Amino acid sequence: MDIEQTKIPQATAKRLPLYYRFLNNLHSQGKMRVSSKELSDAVKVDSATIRRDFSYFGALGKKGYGYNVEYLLSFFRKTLDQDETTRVALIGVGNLGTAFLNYNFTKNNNTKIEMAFDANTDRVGNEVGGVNVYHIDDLEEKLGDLSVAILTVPASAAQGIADRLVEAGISGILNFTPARISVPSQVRVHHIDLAIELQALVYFLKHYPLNEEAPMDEQ
Amino acid sequence: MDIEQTKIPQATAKRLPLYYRFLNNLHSQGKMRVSSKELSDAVKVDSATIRRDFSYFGALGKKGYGYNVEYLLSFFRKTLDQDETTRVALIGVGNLGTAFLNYNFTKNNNTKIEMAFDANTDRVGNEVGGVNVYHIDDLEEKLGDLSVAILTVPASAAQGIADRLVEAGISGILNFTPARISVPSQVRVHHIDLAIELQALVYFLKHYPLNEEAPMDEQ
DNA sequence: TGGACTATGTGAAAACTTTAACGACTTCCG
DNA sequence: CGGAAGTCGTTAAAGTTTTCACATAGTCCA
Repeated sequence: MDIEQTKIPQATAKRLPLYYRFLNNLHSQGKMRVSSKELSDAVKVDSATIRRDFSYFGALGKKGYGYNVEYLLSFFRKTLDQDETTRVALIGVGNLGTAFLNYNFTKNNNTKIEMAFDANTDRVGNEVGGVNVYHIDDLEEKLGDLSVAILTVPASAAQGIADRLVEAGISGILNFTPARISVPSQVRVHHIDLAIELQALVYFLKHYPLNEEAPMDEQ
Repeated sequence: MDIEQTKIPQATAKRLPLYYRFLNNLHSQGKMRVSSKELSDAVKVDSATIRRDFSYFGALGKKGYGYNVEYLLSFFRKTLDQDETTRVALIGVGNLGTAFLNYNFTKNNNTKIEMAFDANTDRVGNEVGGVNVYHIDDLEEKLGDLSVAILTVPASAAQGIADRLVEAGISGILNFTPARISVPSQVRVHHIDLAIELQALVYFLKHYPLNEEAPMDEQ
């Protein structure tokens, strides 16, 4: 399962879902082939980078032709483990949490939010975006073998909940709170901090040239 | 204004808001000094990286002592242009948009959402998180000299709105839609794609070692 | 079928980022 | 006051990512 794949650079791995989604679009539009140049225009990643990224998986294209959409897609589906849906829990059904619950992840991603938790009893028992909301007190009881959690609680609650999630056996946390949580080294945390993203954008605008050569930044 | 600053690496620039926020916390806790090691533990960035980051701005610390919180903070305030509030518009008052409007950016960030727009007449005329919601048809009329926009509309509307924003003179867009929008080169776009973040996390969990040596990845 | 065209895959270089290591200077305790 | 401990700022090395540039091999039209 992990043969070869460990060698794929992180930067590449982060772009895979992007490629995957765009290929999906092409496929549903009935497009049969695509070149690295076309992909580049669509996802705003240099075409050489795309070719390099793909090449980590072997020779997926054909010279003078490009890539076969169907083939590439089925290859990526396997690689991204799209066949096996990853079950996810969401903690904190505020505005941001609700946005997530209403986002149809399963459509393209084979990632499904299975359950949600909240401390507010008004929200408990409801169904949001087709997902049941349980009380946070029942976290350990309900969580089962879910391995990924999305954390959309207030910052002050983040570390406490994270500790409980770790204790309950979670292995990945997508942390949307400004708190930088501490977890054992075998648990992976990705931070997405909305305020920082906004501030960083503003900083770049003020301090980096706005012209032709403005450094690209995606992600 | 731009003297020297242009040389600061992008990777460093992205961490500045993080440092800034933590220093703010320290300051309000009455802490007078802090070392790169303490900062490192808190924000989960290697201490050598922190010292290197700071050093781009000159010698801000003192050997054998660390950094003076107040001084560092006032320095960053200037550097991050915290003194001058950046005025922002938000387009699309759905769940995600609402989450933003309720997030008190101004508190730490001197970034303020001044107005919001939506196509849904039920939302127009309301006030969300203290921000007036206008109809999207009035975008050009109301926008004034705002230079940054947060895009939280459905993906299908993203490019059209982006075109209008560019036309209206916006210079930076924080794009939360899955659509990769095209803009002239003098406009800066940062993409934040929730589905991709989740998928990337799942990919890393499955393909990268979960032990001591798991590659760190923040933001 | 032949030849112009197209677009991949990759070696090599460049660019960027992180990390290790340590000299130099401060602090602080006894 | 003197020496141990602490911590910065930075040089140099290692690691990662992007980009260039082109040989190679397949396409496709006449």
